[in-house]
Amino acid sequence: MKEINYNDIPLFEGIHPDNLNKLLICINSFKKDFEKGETIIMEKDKVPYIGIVLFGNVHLLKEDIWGNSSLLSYVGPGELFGENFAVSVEQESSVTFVAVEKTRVLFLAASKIIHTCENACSFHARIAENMFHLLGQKSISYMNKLEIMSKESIRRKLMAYISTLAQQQKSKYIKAPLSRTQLADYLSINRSAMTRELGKMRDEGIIDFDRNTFVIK
Amino acid sequence: MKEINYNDIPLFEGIHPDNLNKLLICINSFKKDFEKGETIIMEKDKVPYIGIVLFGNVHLLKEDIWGNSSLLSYVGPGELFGENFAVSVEQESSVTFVAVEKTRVLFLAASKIIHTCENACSFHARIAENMFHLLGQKSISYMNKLEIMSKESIRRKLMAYISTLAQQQKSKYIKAPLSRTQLADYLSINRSAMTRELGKMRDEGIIDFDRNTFVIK
DNA sequence: GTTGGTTTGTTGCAATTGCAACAGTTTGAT
DNA sequence: ATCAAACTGTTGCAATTGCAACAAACCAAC
Repeated sequence: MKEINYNDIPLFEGIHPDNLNKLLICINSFKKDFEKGETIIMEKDKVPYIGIVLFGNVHLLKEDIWGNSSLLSYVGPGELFGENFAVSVEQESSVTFVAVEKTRVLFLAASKIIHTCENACSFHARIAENMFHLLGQKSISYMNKLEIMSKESIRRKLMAYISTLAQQQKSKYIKAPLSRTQLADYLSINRSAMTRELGKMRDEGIIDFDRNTFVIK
Repeated sequence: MKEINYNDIPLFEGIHPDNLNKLLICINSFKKDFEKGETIIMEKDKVPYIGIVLFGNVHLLKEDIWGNSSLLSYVGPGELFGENFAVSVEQESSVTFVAVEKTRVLFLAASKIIHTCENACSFHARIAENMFHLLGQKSISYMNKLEIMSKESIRRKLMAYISTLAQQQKSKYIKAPLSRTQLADYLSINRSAMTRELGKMRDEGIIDFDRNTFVIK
């Protein structure tokens, strides 16, 4: 597995590669590897660090008292996770973060980002600004999922989800980053009912799909 | 209607009242009143300003192409709205903000908060820090709603929602800030099915309620 | 290649939920 | 005080969805 190029990490946008090493030391960063299925952060854990996925994938899970676990969100290379807990006053996680495959994470001390640096390094202001942007975007992406989840039927949830993917990816061929089981989990719908509905939608000529690739017609 | 005390606005926490006036001018703030039902920000509008509710209430609505409108979130006195759009790079709103009653809003220029002040006023750092906290919290509150929405039945959605309220309010008597119709809208469930389920839950002795006040037993 | 475990597709049946229509209640404006 | 409009509760019926159980396909490890 290969790490994402640091220039392609949105949090570091606008920061010259030459300064990046200095910055990474300044904000107490460190890397850690996780095996497939390993828990990165447990519910109730304190989260003083922001995580950036360098390679692999992370799922945010929430388990309720009846043992039903649901997939709230997923995070891929270059993206942040745990930021919202790390920048809050109460830094206790309300969800569990799990590596769904072999994953490498870069951790950064949140306090070093939200408080202005003692040395007042110039790139510090830039990373704080980037952080604002990303926090806003993360909120918006949750609103987006709320919109999907508020659809009244399985069909409309699927359409809303696939449409969102289509917007992100440019191609006519939309590749879902989740397996069927995971997708059902993500949309909080019954897996077999979902398969049934997907079949109907294909029969009616609304969509087509092969494995994890979808096409809207 | 009376405005919330500025000392009770989380964004201004830790800022001495004497400095507040100076700050409010520095960050280009202005007030605006809205009548009941009036739209504050429309979908697709640019959102360069962060809104703070001084009195009244604001609902975040999302309408889809079939005309189904759903209530994503609500914002009361002292709370922010539009921050996530305002601090993002692309500042276009994806939802509509509506005053549900007579409402006064204090608007602040987001750019003045996320960029460090030219005058480098000391309280500027503090408001930026507060902003980080609040952005994190907002994200967490959306995750919270996602958790509620991912429940598989009306009953569990209601229980999850009422439990959330119970955590916020300390009292045994939980007052819902939404009417029945609004609540059904907020949880994306059928209103009459919700009423039916609430009745069943009362019959079974799980909860009790009178109008908008609930008690979990 | 073989094997065991996981994922996916299929289908009948039961249960929940949405829908529609209507009656009773509350609210707000004049 | 009166009236209209919006909100809330009720109920029968239809439709969607969840559930369970099983078969088929796929994957990974040896």
